[in-house]
Amino acid sequence: MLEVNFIRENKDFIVDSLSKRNMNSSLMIESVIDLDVRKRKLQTELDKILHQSNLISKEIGDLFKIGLQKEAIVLKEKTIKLKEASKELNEELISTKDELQQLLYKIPNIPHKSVPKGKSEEDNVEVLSEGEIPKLPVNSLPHWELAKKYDIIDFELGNKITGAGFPVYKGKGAKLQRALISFFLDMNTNAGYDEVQVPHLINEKSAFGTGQLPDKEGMMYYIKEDDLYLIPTAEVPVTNIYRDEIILESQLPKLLTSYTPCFRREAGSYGAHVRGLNRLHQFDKVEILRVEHPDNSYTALDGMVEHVKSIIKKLNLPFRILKLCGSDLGFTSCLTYDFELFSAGQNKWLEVSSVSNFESFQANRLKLRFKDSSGKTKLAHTLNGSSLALPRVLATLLENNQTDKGIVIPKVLVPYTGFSVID
RNA sequence: AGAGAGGUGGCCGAGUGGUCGAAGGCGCACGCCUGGAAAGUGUGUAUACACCAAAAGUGUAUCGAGGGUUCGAAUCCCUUCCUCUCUGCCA
Repeated sequence: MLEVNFIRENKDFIVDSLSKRNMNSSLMIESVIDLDVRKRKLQTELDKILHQSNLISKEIGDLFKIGLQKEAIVLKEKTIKLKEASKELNEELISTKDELQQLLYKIPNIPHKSVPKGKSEEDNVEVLSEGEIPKLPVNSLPHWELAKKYDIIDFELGNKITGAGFPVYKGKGAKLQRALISFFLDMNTNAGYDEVQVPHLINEKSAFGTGQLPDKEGMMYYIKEDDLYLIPTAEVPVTNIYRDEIILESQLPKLLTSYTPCFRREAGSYGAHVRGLNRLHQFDKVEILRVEHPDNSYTALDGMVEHVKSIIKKLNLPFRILKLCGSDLGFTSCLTYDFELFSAGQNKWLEVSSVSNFESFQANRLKLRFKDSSGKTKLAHTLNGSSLALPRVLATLLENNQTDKGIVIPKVLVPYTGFSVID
């Protein structure tokens, strides 16, 4: 959520920046400003009335004390009128505030100045491409065939137990999953991220805090009885650790990592591009997250990109990094780098990580602030990234490393798996 | 899940209708004292919003959250969330 004061002072800049997202926000921005003017006016009026009312109430108390009942009763009538007026104003104020709030929720974050304009994912900019794309033998298979061949992932069994998009990992497949999780967590903690385990269900406040609500309500599984949502990403519970917190400047930055399963309804998804592990309703992901001083958030973003890069390189998988264009950029993000692995069995790129700087957009909703050296409270910046999401890493690994002797496990993972080949 | 108790500032803790944004203590910051430190001592120490060009200042709101009674609520009533104790259940 953008700050109203910022909007008020940077109207043209905002409309111009948001046009990168292919949206015309000028009407919205104008209404924000109008509503804000109205809100402040109402606030001032209301405060004045309440002030009067408070003064009179005090007087009434004093009059009662010295026994001047009659005078007190006269004053009482005065306050009754004030009360009526304040009630009306208050209602108007609340509805104006609410209207303003709802509107603010609808305005996406301002793309960073380096974000290219674009109409679709085609316009994302490749900033790096590394690693060799393997030349697979003619009889090579996509990962869902490999999964069946070696009996390591059972999609049908998942269908039986739950439904499509909930695979069952078996034997070496299950162990490989666990190995990847441990490996990623170790890489992250070695880089200074503190590991946390967080709830997999979140309340409404948390979902609002990171921006899943109200604009992405349909993406989350919802448990009506308890009014809770299943997490679509660890980002939500982990970031909400700092909701309503004021951190000392000296304690910044905060670096956290967490492994969680992620649950996504993915309503409307179907077809070949969601086959196998490509898109699931439940998947595992290790997330990294930072709370940063505003001056440092872009340096931190670069650091996160380097970190994710180093993990992928250790796995020896071909990858590329894209800078997302305006139209592909997430609602809450200022700047996002996507990591994609080349999956040789399907002959296409698969997104495995998304690293973003949200600047103060989430922090404003979360009321996540820090005190600077002069004692002023300011919004912090939040960043997060996958490090990494498992299924597509697994898919690529299976496909790219297939040989006639089985699937070769990358060296760095062998200490975690205890085996070096799936056959 | 049932019965009971309770949620007050960074922490502890007082406060059962007006003088309470809130005693007292601890902590923290700055100063005095000291050769230095401790002790002692003085001052300050929440957040949000509004007014103001801004600072100073002023106002409003906030005692888990939401609503109500009242001229006036931390204090009374209702709803809700959470915590603790006992009982039950359970990995």
